[in-house]
Amino acid sequence: MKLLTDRQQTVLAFVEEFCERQGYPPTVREVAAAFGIQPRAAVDHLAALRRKGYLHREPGLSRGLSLTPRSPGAVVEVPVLGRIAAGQPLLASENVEETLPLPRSWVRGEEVFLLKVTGESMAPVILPDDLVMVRVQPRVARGEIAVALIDDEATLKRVYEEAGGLVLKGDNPDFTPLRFSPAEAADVQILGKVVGVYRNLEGRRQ
Amino acid sequence: MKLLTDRQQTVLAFVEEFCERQGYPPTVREVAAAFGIQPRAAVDHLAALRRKGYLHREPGLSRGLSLTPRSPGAVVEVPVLGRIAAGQPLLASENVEETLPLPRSWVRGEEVFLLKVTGESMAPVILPDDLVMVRVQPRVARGEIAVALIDDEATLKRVYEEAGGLVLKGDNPDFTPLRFSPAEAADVQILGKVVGVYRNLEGRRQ
DNA sequence: TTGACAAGTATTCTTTTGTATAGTAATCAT
DNA sequence: ATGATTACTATACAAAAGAATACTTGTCAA
Repeated sequence: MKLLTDRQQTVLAFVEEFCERQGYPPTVREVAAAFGIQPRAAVDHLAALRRKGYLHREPGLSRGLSLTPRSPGAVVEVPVLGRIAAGQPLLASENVEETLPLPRSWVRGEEVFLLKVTGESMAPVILPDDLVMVRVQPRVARGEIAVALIDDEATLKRVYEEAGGLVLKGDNPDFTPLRFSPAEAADVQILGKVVGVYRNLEGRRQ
Repeated sequence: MKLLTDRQQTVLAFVEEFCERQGYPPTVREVAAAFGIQPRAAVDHLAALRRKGYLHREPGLSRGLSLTPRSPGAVVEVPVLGRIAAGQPLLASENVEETLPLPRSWVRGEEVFLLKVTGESMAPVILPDDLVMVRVQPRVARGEIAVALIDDEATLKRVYEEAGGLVLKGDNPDFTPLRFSPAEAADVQILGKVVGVYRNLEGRRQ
């Protein structure tokens, strides 16, 4: 992003504060009035801010400007799934226990959910009580961690699709890999890819 | 807050989604167009939503409506610290690169910050590029992971205070523990305790 | 010294937009 | 059965707001 002049900086600050306080963006005339200048001059400032990438304007629309999302502010409500009821839509309200507001930059993808980890099979990368962020997708690359639905139970495993069938392997050597023949593999449904882990370290024997 | 009718609920959902996507609220006419109804009818809906407390309208102003924040205070802006400049207050703006909105339930404590991990010394629990959440406190229990400031550099280590001095030990066996005599220990400052880890698993060789 | 950019004034024009009037029809509780 | 609320149509109007034209002044870099 290009650098702003002092004047442009104060105009941007005004727009940001206005949005924050009013819940809607200012009009060209409100910007002008705030600085005691003519509407035309305010248009120039907004055009400069747009040109430099700090906001977006919808031509012709009143208050049709939106700030380009800076780091703070934008949160996405991500559903936390408990027991996954197979058969029905994954993100149906029956599955959703609660939602957590997470920064948009952490949420990679359209359909995303959080899952509370129960087993030890992915230790030490993923431990019980961790929250994993899962992006819904029907297939994952070889060796990536996925949420698989086997017999109505969601499990975290690394996925290896091979000629001989499907292998689901945990990182924990205490767990033996699950092998499925091509015929059996139909019973295994990949729900999505694990794209993030959050671990609360407090109140945990470390 | 009073209950909404089905129709009012869908209108509110539209307004919320519009604000989310556009960055500015819709006009009365845009609401009307979205439902194929006349502007007057949209006015009625917005009036109902206002009356029931779901939004605020500024009479006469185009796009002069703002949603009443539904879950107020659900998120806390947590500062992300880059290089830590010793000597000055920890959360001074010089240190803060950006802030991230995190759910309040994750933020345990008053003074909390996030730190991007650089070294491998805490592997495999904490890896480079992880974000750790640190609660500011001058002392930690034996064996807990802390952020220590040694020679103006922030490092993550498990802390063992012993009669013979202070020991800072990483989980990674490739790193030799740092030992400080009681005299030397004065140069080591505990900034806080690591209370959480967030790891983005995407775009990372797993 | 010339052109690009910033930061303005003054005025005008045209859309966009909120709101009003005057109705209709259905539901629901008193 | 009556008023209150919901949910609309159709048309109209005045204010709000964006954008345009035509300028001026100052700074800065090539």
